[in-house]
Amino acid sequence: MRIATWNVNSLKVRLPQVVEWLSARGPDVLCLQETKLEDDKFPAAEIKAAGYHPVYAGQKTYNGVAILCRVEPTEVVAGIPGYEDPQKRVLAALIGGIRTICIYVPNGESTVSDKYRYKLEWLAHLQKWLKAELAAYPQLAVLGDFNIAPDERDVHDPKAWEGQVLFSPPERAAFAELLELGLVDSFRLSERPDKMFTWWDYRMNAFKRNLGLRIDHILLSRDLAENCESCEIDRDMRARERPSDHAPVVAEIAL
DNA sequence: ATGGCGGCTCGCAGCCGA
Repeated sequence: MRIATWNVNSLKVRLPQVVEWLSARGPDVLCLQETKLEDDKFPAAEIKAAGYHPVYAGQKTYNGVAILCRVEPTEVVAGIPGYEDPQKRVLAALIGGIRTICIYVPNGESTVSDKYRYKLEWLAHLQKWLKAELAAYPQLAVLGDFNIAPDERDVHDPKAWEGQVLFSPPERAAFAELLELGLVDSFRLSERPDKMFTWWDYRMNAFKRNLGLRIDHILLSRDLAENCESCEIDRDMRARERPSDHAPVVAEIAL
């Protein structure tokens, strides 16, 4: 079972790259964030033609999530149940026995912003919901753009980022709470070279200088983590013409 | 040095992202 996540920063712009990537990598599941498309604009025909069933929850201009899968998903839920939020950031589905949860965590803007308080509140609701989901589904994966770099290894310049949004102690504590639920950061299951990132700013030649952050993650329940064979970042897509600022992340699970 | 780039919109300037 190959599962993946990719913040595409506009599915309208990135659709050709997504279709090509599906063909090249053949994942069983691909979670997308920042589709920026209302549901009636979603390119369902193109995704089906590529051999995938799409489910999606989108809005105009901002946010928007989708799950593309080889088999028809069931038990599809959009949003965090019990938490009213007009922003389309969460989509869950049952795929081949695996509870698959696609998330796009709020950015937060800065630690003094109202958006930062929203981010922390949102993460608290996510944590509470995932606790219940884990109790119901032992095989569970959370994939997406978490907008949190969990520790120093995930930041190109930890001193410069200290206390900044995406790397602040409260955000990192919220991430740690997800791990305390029993979720495992699949990327850290094995030894890694230094400076492995999933996002690079469009500006300042950040990608070529590898000035990035690791903020896109695949978290696995213990049942799945025990069978996780690999987790890799596909930097090649960030090196393309007109790329998303995020690279895909792919995990392989022996099932 | 608060910019830089890229995508979006009841667009041509201003927002948001991270």
